[in-house]
Amino acid sequence: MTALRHFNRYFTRRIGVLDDHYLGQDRPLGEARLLFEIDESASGASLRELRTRLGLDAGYLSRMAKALQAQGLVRSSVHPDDNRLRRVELTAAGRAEVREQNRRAGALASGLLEGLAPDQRTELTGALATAQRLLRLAAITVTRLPGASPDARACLRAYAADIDARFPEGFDESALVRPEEVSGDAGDFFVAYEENRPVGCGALRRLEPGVGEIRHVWVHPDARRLGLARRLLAALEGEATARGFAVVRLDTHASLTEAQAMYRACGYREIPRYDDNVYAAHWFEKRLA
Amino acid sequence: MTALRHFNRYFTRRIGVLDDHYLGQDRPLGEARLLFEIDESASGASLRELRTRLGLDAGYLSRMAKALQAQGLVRSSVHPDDNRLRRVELTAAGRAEVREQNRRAGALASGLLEGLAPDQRTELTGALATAQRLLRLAAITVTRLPGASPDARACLRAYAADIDARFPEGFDESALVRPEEVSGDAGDFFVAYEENRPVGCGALRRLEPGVGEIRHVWVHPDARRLGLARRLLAALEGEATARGFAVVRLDTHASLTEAQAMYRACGYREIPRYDDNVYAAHWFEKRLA
DNA sequence: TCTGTTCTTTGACTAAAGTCAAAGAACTAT
DNA sequence: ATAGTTCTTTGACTTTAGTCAAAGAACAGA
Repeated sequence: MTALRHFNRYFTRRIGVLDDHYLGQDRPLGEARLLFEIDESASGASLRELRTRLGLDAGYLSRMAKALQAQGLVRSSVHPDDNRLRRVELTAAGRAEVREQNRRAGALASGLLEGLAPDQRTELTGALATAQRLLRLAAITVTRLPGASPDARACLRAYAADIDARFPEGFDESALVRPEEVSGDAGDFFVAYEENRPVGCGALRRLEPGVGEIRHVWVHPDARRLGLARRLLAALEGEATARGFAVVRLDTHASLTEAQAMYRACGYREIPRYDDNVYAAHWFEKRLA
Repeated sequence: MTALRHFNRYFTRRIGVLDDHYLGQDRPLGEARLLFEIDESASGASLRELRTRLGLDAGYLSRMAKALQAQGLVRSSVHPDDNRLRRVELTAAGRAEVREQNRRAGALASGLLEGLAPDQRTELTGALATAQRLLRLAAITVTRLPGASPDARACLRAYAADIDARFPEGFDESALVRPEEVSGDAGDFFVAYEENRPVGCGALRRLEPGVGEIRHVWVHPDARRLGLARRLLAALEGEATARGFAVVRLDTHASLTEAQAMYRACGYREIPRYDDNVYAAHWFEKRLA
């Protein structure tokens, strides 16, 4: 993949370095990055979170946080849930500093693009968005998890809350698969991770001999429009094939029209009702190769 | 231009940083970058060139070069043209080192894209190429220069050598505009710079009252397919308008079919012969707004 | 209540990155 | 020939970035 390398070389030299130096004008880069990272998590972040997110040494981070505090940009307190954890959040001055740096970065960016015609800028924006979308998708890994694992259950809860808000009649969590239905011989559960954070899931369970059912394919709002649902579907279908299922089925709610379109695009065809799921309005089936 | 900033944040965090750490595994980053930069300019670069290209302090660079030399990766000599300048070039070991780092970077890049389907990789490659092309174009500035300035003459010489190799009958430099034809009242000369290096040119001269002639629009091979010729043309036409010309004309050689297509696309229409240029086979004209 | 673990802070380091100024050699322009 | 400029080298710094280990406070589970 030389295109990525060439782009990387060019981009970091042209934009990255410039940007870093510009932003870090009056503040070491490490501190600037930390400041931004604290800003990201609006209501304050624990040092522990920041440490893993930025991949820093504990001692190093502790000192940087102290320095930011000394500059009045950050305020810290013990975490309400766990007195070992230290929670830091931006002060008003800290927020102003982040705003100012954002303003500068914006000015720099528009300066860099001055020479382009409006349609060229649009083209550039589109290309960058496409590249970012695909790079994000490439960074997401899909792994099989026991149905009872905390991340699996957390995904299902998030899924339930999501569709409860979306379905006019709401959604009752009792309609979710039980952990034992998607563990071991009975089925499987897959979770998608983006930088160690669960951003999607999908379940497969045996419906009857030779027939699997796919359920609860869900993607976190932050990770939509990347093509992740298709990846999850592919993983589930691969597992179904490995288990010797000739056919997979699934159902969807009447309101999930995008999902229906995706299933059709992925080779599913609509079939008559095969279950008594009160939330379902459409039933699909796909014959596996 | 927030798209660029968002992309930059994401990209440097995901790829840039990773890459840097990976490449700089057994060698400080500064040295690794210097090594690459020396490799870029195949036949050796002067310290002065490297200093401006990398934006480093003279003392710092001097020491790094010494360190690379001590490691046997680089060999240095005084510059043949100027005994103050020091020229450095890679040794065989240095070239091997660059190759090895490239190999590693390549492995890293393909690892990063493992999760993507082949068509998604193609899409990513295309998006990155588009983005890079537009970013390069945005970084190029077109400035007016006296016709006799060294950069202007250097561009014309490069242009002459270029078409001498391309025209079946060759090209004689005496057919170039003379400096006084494109200076002051008589005309203008524009040079395009990419990172302080001339990468294109174009001349405008008065042909007869109310009529200007555009000549010698040329783009360095390294900067082709970016849309730079159009930029140069736009600059020349803008100047023609400012000078009160109602019409601009130009001629082209029979073999330059791409150039002819570009002129047509930019609003030029073919007209009968208007000069006795022995190299010309097509004549064009554009009425300015 | 005891034990082991997690999280943060501190001290004591090292290596890399970068700055500044002085000085000598080589060039350029007058 | 002279004066001013350019380029590199060297010495003497400072700041950033990062590592490692010890220690204390707080927590989790038996």
